[in-house]
Amino acid sequence: MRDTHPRRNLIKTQALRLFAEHGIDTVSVRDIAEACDMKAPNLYAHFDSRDALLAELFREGYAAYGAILAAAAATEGPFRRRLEAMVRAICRLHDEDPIRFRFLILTQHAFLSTTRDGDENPVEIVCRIVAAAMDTGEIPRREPDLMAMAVIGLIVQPATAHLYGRLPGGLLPRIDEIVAMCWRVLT
Amino acid sequence: MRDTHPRRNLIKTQALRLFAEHGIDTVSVRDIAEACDMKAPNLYAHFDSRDALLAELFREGYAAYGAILAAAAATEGPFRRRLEAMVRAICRLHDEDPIRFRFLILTQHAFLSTTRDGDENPVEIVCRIVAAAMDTGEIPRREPDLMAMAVIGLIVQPATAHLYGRLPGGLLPRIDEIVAMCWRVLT
DNA sequence: TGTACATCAGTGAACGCGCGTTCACTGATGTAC
DNA sequence: TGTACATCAGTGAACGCGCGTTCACTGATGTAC
Repeated sequence: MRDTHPRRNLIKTQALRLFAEHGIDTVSVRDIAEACDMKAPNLYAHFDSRDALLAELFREGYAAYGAILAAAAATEGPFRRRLEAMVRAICRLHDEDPIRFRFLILTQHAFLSTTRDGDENPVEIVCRIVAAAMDTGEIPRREPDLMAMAVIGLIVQPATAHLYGRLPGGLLPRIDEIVAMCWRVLT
Repeated sequence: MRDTHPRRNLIKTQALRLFAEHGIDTVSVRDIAEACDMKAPNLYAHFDSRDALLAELFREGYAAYGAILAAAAATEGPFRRRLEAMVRAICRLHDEDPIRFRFLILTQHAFLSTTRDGDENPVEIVCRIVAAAMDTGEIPRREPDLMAMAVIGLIVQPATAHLYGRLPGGLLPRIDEIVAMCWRVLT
């Protein structure tokens, strides 16, 4: 697959990394430009503004999260297998792309109130899957949104802890345990 | 109890509120001063710098969190009762002081890497309690830190969701369910 | 009681700084004839 | 092959702005005699 916008993508990669490493508000357009071996004004040949770049990074990251989750949620078979596929996919995402995860963690509070709650919204997807499993009787009927948040918390909190040096080794070696925890909470 | 520093505390209250409502980096010292019906320079009669004010707010909020948790963790009786007391205390804190919770949520990533992991550290407290319950055989032996993060996630994620308009009514009406979830995860 | 002085919360004006952004310009590369 | 022109990523210099912070000053209140 040809990279049709190599410079544009370079900027996005470096900006994502800098934002994740140093925080959103401490990284200037000059910092981003320098990391790309260019000068600040040239960024404006590729993006309308700093905010536009930031928003695009968040939207893409959040959508990628949703897409991966949606794909896993489409797994055939009983709910337990779907749950396992979803947890596995998310844990892999965290371990393989911690920069993107950290970026999303840092930006979420600035964007979440703004974000359209579309079908690709990861939170929405989990809510839907959990509610569906209650409808089919595969798990006991409880408040679906609370259960969905619980499952998300069971993954996001350990992932965050890993970012801060706890849980050395990341999530992947703990996948079976995490799936088991989700299952215990839901049943 | 006499308020020995009424002006200083006014500044802290308003700053906490503004930071929580609008985000840390979008609130200027002039904004804070205005909310206190004073001018910016006067803030420096009470605090060394904007950063010092911010750091004090974080440190106090985080310590208050830890203190409440430590008090609940000292509850007599079996682990199940201690767990319930802790969950109840934290849920009450969230519902009664959502501003402080939102402030901590927003600032954590800027401060957590810096914070000393002292005994009052809330995360540390949960880790210790969980590990102790495994030692006494009250819950099955698993990786203590992972289990502690799971319990924290089961509370923090619903609390965060509530901030963004999900889970209307807050955590208090859901306390029994949340305690039950924690118990299911741990046993 | 009146007067002189000390205290101290608060302020107006100004500071230097780094920010996001604009714009006229450069200089290398490709294309037409 | 040489020449004229078009294209376009990239830049130097500058912009206005809002920021955190400083400092000399004010003006009300309390205290000593």
